[in-house]
Amino acid sequence: MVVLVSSSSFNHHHCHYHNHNAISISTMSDLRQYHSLVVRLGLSSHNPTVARLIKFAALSPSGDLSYALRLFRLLPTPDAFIYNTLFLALSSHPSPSPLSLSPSRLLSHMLHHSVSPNHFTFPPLLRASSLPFGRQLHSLIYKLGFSSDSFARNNLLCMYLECGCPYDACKVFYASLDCDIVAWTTMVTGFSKAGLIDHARALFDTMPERNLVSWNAMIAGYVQAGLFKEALDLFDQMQAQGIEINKYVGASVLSACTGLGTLEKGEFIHTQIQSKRIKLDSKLATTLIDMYCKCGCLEKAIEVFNSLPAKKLSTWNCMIGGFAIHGRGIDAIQVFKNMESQGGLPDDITFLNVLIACAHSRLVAEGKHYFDYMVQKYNMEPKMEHYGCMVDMLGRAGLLKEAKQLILEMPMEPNADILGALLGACKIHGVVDLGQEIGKRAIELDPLNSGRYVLLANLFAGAGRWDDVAEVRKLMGDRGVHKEAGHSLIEMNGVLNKFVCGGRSHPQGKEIYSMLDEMLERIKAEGYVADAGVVSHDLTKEQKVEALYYHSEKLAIAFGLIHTRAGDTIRITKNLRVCRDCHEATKFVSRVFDREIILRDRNRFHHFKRGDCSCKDYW
DNA sequence: CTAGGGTTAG
Repeated sequence: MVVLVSSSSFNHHHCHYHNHNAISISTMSDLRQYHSLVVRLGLSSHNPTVARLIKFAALSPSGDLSYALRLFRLLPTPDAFIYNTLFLALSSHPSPSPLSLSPSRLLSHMLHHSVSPNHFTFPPLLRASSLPFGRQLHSLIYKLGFSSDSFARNNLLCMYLECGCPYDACKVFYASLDCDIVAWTTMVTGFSKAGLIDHARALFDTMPERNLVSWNAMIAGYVQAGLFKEALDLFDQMQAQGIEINKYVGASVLSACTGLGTLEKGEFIHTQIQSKRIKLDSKLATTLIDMYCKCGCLEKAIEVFNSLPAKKLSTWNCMIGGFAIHGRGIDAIQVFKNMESQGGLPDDITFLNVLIACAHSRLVAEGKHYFDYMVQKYNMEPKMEHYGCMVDMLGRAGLLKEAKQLILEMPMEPNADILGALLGACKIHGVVDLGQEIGKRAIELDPLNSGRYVLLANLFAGAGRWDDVAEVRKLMGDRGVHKEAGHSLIEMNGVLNKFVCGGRSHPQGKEIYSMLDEMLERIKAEGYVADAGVVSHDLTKEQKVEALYYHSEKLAIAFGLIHTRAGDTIRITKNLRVCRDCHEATKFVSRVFDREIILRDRNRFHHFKRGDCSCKDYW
């Protein structure tokens, strides 16, 4: 809502209007009415009057920017305020603007008509600019004497950082001796986004002062870089300094917990949010729900989800995705149906998550239904990702011919991800010929992705084709591609413990290995047999079994057993997919030691209980 | 008028 306040001259010359010194505009229809009044009163060239109309039309969510531009064009001598209003509107307009007026043309117009920019002019202009023009603005700022204006300078930093020129931002930043906290924080954020996380941290450590935004910039930077542990450590440091959490920091730290699967820490943050009475807006709520989903506590995710009075698209998507990765396909579909019945409009991610849910729960008919449904009902064009998910779903269900057929019928060239999905299916079902053909194509399309080499090598290994295994490994080596190192994380009493295959560095290493021995003895007594087939190195059988016994998840489970009692839950996060042997062993452990073991692997959750896994061995 | 948080297969 905009209040149209008549100026003193306005009142003086138009006495019949004198009693209406404040007129409100809240719709475009109001605005049109007042515009015609303004015209009738002969004020269509009166800048202060028209400026208010332009401001509403240009900036109100219910405004109309093209109407604002028409008003502007009718003005013989627009002033700086009016230009600035339009710069602001143009900068917040989605670019490329459908309007015929670009910010640079408007600026030329301004200068050509000898209207001097003021300190409100450059910030919005810079926000809207990309490089060639941004540099022109830079020199204009210096020429017109705005170089020490913090708003102009800070937006200049933003502009260079967003244009991918951190070096130019640095030049401006280090040339100024009086940078404020916003400038410092902008640089921290910019360095993080440019992948220069260590530079960001160095700046953060030398900042003359910090506020919550600065702390959050650095914490969020770590999260963005996948350095979740560093994010949590920094957050702890922040709290140790007595600085209280707000919703932004809360969201960033929750994301870090999500990345690591640290439920305890996530719950701690949730508690802080509650005790500080921080309102769960849709973003924070979604982050929180995502944390609970990905830390293995679906019930709490559902609880938060149900407590929300209104759900936004991303919240629905998050909950559907949560059910999907826990293998609860039917529930995911039910959430989708609830969303529709409440008038929610799905997007491509909604359908992707529904398809993932179907793929993980062997709901092939349902998956096909929703794949058609998104086209029929919502007129959406399935993207590469949707095809990939369908290929995965069909392939995993053993429908390899159908999966291959779908790839042939796709309207786009299949990318490495699609072929990788089919390769994965070939690996599961031991289809070597097709797998070999597809795998080679996938590798050529994306030669730096180690996963495809490993899948193909494992496929050959399963068939005993050791020469082919060696060839794939040689190719990997020649290209300098390395298999990602597997690790498992387990949080215990606020401490995050990390295990790597065969690792010996844990302070409780001795106890852990002795528990591991006991664990293996007891599950062997119950019928567990090591499945050496999953180790594709051409080792002796004994060596393979050794390698298996020390997989990181087995170490993590042994550690978990030491620190829990019968009936407790053990939560583990693994960075790669769990292997068949560990999956089998964990089933035994859950029964023999009476623990519920919730294992998050790269793709999904496995809930082990009383000797069974929630995935029903379908993964 | 400048810096900060959400969903995405294999």
